[in-house]
Amino acid sequence: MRREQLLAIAVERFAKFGYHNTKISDIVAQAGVAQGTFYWYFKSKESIALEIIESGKERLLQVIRRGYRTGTGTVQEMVQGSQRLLCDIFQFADENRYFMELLLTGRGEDEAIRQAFANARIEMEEAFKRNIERAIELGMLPESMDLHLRAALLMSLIEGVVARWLFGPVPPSSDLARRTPEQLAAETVRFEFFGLLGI
Amino acid sequence: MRREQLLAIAVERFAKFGYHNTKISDIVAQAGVAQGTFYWYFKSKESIALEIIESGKERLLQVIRRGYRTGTGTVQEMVQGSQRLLCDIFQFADENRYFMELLLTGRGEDEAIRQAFANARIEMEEAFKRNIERAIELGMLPESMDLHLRAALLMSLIEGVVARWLFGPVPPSSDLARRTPEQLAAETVRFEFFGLLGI
Amino acid sequence: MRREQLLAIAVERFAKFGYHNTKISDIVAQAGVAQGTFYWYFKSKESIALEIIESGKERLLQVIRRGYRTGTGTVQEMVQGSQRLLCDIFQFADENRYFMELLLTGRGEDEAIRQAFANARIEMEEAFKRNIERAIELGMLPESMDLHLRAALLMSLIEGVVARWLFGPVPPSSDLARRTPEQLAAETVRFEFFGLLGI
Amino acid sequence: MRREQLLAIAVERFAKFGYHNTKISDIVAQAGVAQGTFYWYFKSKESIALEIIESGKERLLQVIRRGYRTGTGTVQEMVQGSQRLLCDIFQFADENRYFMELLLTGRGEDEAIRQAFANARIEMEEAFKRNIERAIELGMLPESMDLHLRAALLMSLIEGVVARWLFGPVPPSSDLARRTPEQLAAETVRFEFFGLLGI
DNA sequence: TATGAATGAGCGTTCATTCAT
DNA sequence: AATGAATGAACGCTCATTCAT
Repeated sequence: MRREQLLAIAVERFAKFGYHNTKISDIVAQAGVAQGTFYWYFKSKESIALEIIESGKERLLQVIRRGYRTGTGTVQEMVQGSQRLLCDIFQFADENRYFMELLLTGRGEDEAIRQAFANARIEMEEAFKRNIERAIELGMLPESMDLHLRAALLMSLIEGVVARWLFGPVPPSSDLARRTPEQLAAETVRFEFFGLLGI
Repeated sequence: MRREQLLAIAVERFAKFGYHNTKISDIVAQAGVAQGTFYWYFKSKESIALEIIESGKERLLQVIRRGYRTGTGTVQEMVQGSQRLLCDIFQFADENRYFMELLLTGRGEDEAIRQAFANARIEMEEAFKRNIERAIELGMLPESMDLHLRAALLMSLIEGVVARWLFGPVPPSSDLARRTPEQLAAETVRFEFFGLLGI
Repeated sequence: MRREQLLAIAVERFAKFGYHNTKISDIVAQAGVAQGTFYWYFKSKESIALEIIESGKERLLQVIRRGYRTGTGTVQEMVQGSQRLLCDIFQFADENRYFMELLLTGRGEDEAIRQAFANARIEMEEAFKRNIERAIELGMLPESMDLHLRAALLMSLIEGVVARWLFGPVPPSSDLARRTPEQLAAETVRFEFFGLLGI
Repeated sequence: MRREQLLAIAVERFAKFGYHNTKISDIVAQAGVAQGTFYWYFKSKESIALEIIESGKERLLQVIRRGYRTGTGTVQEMVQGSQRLLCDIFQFADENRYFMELLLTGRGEDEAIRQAFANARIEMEEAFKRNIERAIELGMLPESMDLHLRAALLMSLIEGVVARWLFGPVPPSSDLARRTPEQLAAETVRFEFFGLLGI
């Protein structure tokens, strides 16, 4: 209980204010416990950050690994599968927005933490790459483009959309923030498959 | 001279190690001057960071504002124009990689600095939005998709590609880092206009 | 049982690592009990240290007070008596090496503990003084040297020898550590009575 | 100046109260400077302690290395030489009493510091061993006793005498503290060469 | 007897900033 | 323009001790 409470407060503050601007004293004050209590549950400030990243990464990877979940191979099905996957990811992001904020914007921290973040994003990208690979095997996607690049572009799209949707910065006139996960997935997947020129 | 030297060292270290992990004492040591000298040229650590962001932003916006640089309105020309623009951006990124690293990964800093970063990215996105708007007016792009979202997706693509291309993290097997700006622009623009399904 | 176990662990760790470098949490961890249990048996960290010193001092004083154990007064007997006493002390030191280490090297601690150590050593020295006094009365030793100084020199000899024999530091080439208590006593007593010039 | 001032305060407090009971805040308060000033001159608390030990050790070794300073080889000269050496050492101890107190009683500290102390004492003992060796070569001392042990006994004598003379603990009735270095040297050397039985 | 979570004062250290020169 | 010694608030962390169970 206490442990979970401290974890939750830490994710939130790390995401909102950054790692270095989050003091242990802030965390324990918000939890209403003494400074020492933190160190009963966690070895150090770094270790709690690492734990947050690791566990969030695992949960997010589970979502991605479900893949396109489509049987036969029409483009139609491919698009639907991708849309469902994106929707799942957006939902996860919505439910774990502090973690996602950390993951997508968390840089400039200590070396070990940078590493953990970089690692989490690499693993995500590779999970996507495997999905695309499988889609190519099933004949659902053409082989014409470099696999790595495709995965990179896909990740970029998702990272950018999630970041803008949930944490800004968005241009003042944008109503991106008001989209539902479903809407967002539909629009993103349209761009993903058909590009700026649309259908 | 001294001023520029200090600025250059600061961008580099902010980008490499992050704002909080860069001490004034590191900067002056690398420049070979005394601690106090820093404060003759800059008001504070924050102010040098702000200056770096502001000036980098202006230079980058100039690149973007040149726009698609196309006269008539065939799709062919649209694609070529976009490719040229992306290529310019990638070249700028390559020549200003410390600034770009800062811009794309610099988060978790003090509030004023976050704001400056957020602002820079919003202005970039709006510059893109104006480009797209003009392309729609010229009939080069369909009106079918939300303007804001299109700009957001485009920015996401660019940010993601530049970040992976220049600073990693990239999956170990990826050869993204070895692309020339031209190659990268060609591949990105293909995705931009035609999506995952290709031509 | 528990009490004795905790005492034994404490002497060992105090001797090995010093008072301040021994945490209550180390002691209880090694004993396999909870932190709070310590405070059921001892009032505080200081009190367990004091108890260790006090009880060790009493046992050591018993050994010293047995004295030279000689009846008549030949020099021969005097030497033998002294040798036996030293041997007893060395054996005690060997069997209580953690306590001896504490006694001989334990400094830099809190005031009350310093006091207890100082006290123990003073009492030891006075026990020796009484032995020498009795030897003088019996005509076994000349009166020519200051009594206090003789006791001090004797104590110094014993402290130094025991410290080097059991806990080092010894110069690398020295084989002091391999002596038996008997050998050590013989050699020390020779120096004690006849000095560097030997017989 | 500041550096020397801080060093002097540190030796004194380390000797009087022990390493762990000396806070940086105590040192700087006594020097009348801010906490941070300490770190302008020294890397850490440990490093100042190490520097104190190292420099004191060197100065003391210089005294010991002057050796017996005797030419020909009568016992008389040997005794006189030894007495002069002891006298020098006692004078050094008197003039550097805080350092000597540290050296003779400083234990229970952090590992690096323990090591430095142990090392200093080993080097001292070896300096004495070389002196004895030379005396044997010159035929001034019999070969009958183990060299290492003789050096150890000599060191023990000196350590014990200095410790009692300058910092106690001494039995209340002892007037040891009032001896001059010369007196102390004379009495110690008598014991050193002729033992408890005197001449 | 025994537990172990909780406490909180206090420590060593860092570093942006100031200022007399 | 430049120095570099000095500042001091603030941080992460430690650990002897307490106390409800």
